Amino acid sequence: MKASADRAPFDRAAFDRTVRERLERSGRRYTGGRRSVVEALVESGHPLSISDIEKLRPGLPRSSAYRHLVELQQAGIVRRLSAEDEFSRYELAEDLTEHHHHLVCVSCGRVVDVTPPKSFEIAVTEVLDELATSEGFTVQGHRLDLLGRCASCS
Amino acid sequence: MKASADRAPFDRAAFDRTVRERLERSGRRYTGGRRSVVEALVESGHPLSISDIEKLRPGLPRSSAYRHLVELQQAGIVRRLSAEDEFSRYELAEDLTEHHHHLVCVSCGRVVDVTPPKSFEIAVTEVLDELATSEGFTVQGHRLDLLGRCASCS
DNA sequence: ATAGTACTGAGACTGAGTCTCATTATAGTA
DNA sequence: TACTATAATGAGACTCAGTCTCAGTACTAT
Repeated sequence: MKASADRAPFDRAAFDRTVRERLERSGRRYTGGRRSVVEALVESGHPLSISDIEKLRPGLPRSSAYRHLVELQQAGIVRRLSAEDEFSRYELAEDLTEHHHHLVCVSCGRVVDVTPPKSFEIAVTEVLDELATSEGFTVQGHRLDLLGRCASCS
Repeated sequence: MKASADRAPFDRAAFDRTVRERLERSGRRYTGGRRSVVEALVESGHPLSISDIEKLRPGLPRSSAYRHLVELQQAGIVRRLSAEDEFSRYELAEDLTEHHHHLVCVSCGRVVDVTPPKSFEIAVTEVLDELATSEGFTVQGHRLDLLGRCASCS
């Protein structure tokens, strides 16, 4: 049940290559600004709000940060998720990290990653795919968030 | 697997009583404006965005609608959820309806309810509670959304 | 070098959501 | 029925996360 039990060590060079490839495939360069945003996400290891990113990258203008986040989403490198508060959070795309879910603190909005066992995911996926297709939906993925209070807000 | 297989018929009077009680417990009256919002949610049976509510209740001013939604949330009658787009959706609180999850269309933002079998929920809850408590979280509930494309956006 | 194109920062702009305030409705009391 | 205190409401100003525009800068290729 430990999140990192059998995770491969993080290969920075391979990661960089993938990011560059995806950007170039969408007609973009892997520039300093974009790298700055991506690395902030890698370093923190948590979904970040725009103000988190501003704190981690004080030099980067707000408009550039937002623009990069949009571009990175379009290139399939970043995805946006929504907490209980009004602020969007951004994290690395699912296939660049381990598949995981979120603990969302309803009090402070903090989001923490957790990884359930593989067998759990398989069971979930089976049941849900069936439900969705019966409604005419084509499933691309799922998100499973636990809402509650984090240790410091309890 | 059918969503409504063993659901009790909707008892409007009992529902109204509960809503009134919860409002009064939070020091509020069950007035026309609040009723209007609650009934829009009941009638549609789906999570609604603010513009959905405006369409269903053309006379109701925007500021009143928002105010009522906040009050109804505080009274535990409504909860806010977030789709993939920038618009919040509002639905009746979990315990006023059947426990359910969402199919979220990543293209048009539409949200549809689905209800997995009870056994599924139990299995999910067990695994997740364990994960959360190991991180110091106190779990209050979970949300499980399927992301994909609805029939009309495929 | 030069041209064409992508990238960037600065700041104006948009619009969902909030707040304020003056007015209106309601409940309670006599 | 009149009176008072309190809650509810509509109108519109305001806030601020997120988007858009534009002029200037950096790449890339030839």
